[in-house]
Amino acid sequence: MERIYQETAGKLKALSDPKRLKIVDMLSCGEMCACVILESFHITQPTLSHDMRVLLEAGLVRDRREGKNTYYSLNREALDALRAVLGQMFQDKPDCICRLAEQACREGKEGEQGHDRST
Amino acid sequence: MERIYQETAGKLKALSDPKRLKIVDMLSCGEMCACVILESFHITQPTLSHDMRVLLEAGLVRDRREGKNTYYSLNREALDALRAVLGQMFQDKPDCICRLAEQACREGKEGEQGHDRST
DNA sequence: CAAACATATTGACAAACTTCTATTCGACCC
DNA sequence: GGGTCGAATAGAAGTTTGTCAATATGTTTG
Repeated sequence: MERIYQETAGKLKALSDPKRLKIVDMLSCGEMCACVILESFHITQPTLSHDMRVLLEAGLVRDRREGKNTYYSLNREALDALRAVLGQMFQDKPDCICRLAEQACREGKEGEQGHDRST
Repeated sequence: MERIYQETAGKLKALSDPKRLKIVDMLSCGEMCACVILESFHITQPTLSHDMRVLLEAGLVRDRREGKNTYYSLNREALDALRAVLGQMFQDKPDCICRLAEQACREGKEGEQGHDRST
């Protein structure tokens, strides 16, 4: 139940950098060589390599070696799934976590024991 | 042009924490008192206060004082807008930034000058 | 094989983030 | 007014992140 927050937060963290967001945008219409991506930024090659690794480890992009070059592309399923999860979290819904919390709170006011204090 | 990455990344960063993501989920069906939110976590009150401020400053939630209590609620427009921006960035589109980059790259191969090296 | 090239890895350092304790602020109640 | 309660702020410690220079790895080419 809590794992979804952990995983989703991890993916959002990978995207929470203007550079990486722009990279995703650049990849959105097809795969691209690292060297081309690099030319769009004022960063060194190791920095780009690090950023690509962050996106890879979050599962948001894929890589493909071809000779000397590395080509990156979006993992569209993962990105769409991420957006779907966010939609779920932002929207009202009958089994919302908040109702459980409110219920626990009411029970707490009466009995004062056993809240679900999971992180 | 680059500002959208900066702003979007900032909002994603606010959401890139499991706690804050869970808080947004909790608020998704209505406003909630800080004291109730606090009961759902193993954190101190100042920590929650800090997290709520992060969400507030990102423009993702609103606050309302009522006597001693503070009630928080989602800024649904901002959250929906965020999701829409992500949709744009994840999807293919004819005026995609990647095409501009590729074009700049091709021109560079021929003339070797004047790339758009904006961050 | 040696040189050149595209990436990845390592190590270092500063900036930013997370979380806590202690304290302050504001509102309510006797 | 003094005490209490909920929340915000300040300050500090520990952790993580972003970035670079230097170096290593792997691939192609002469």
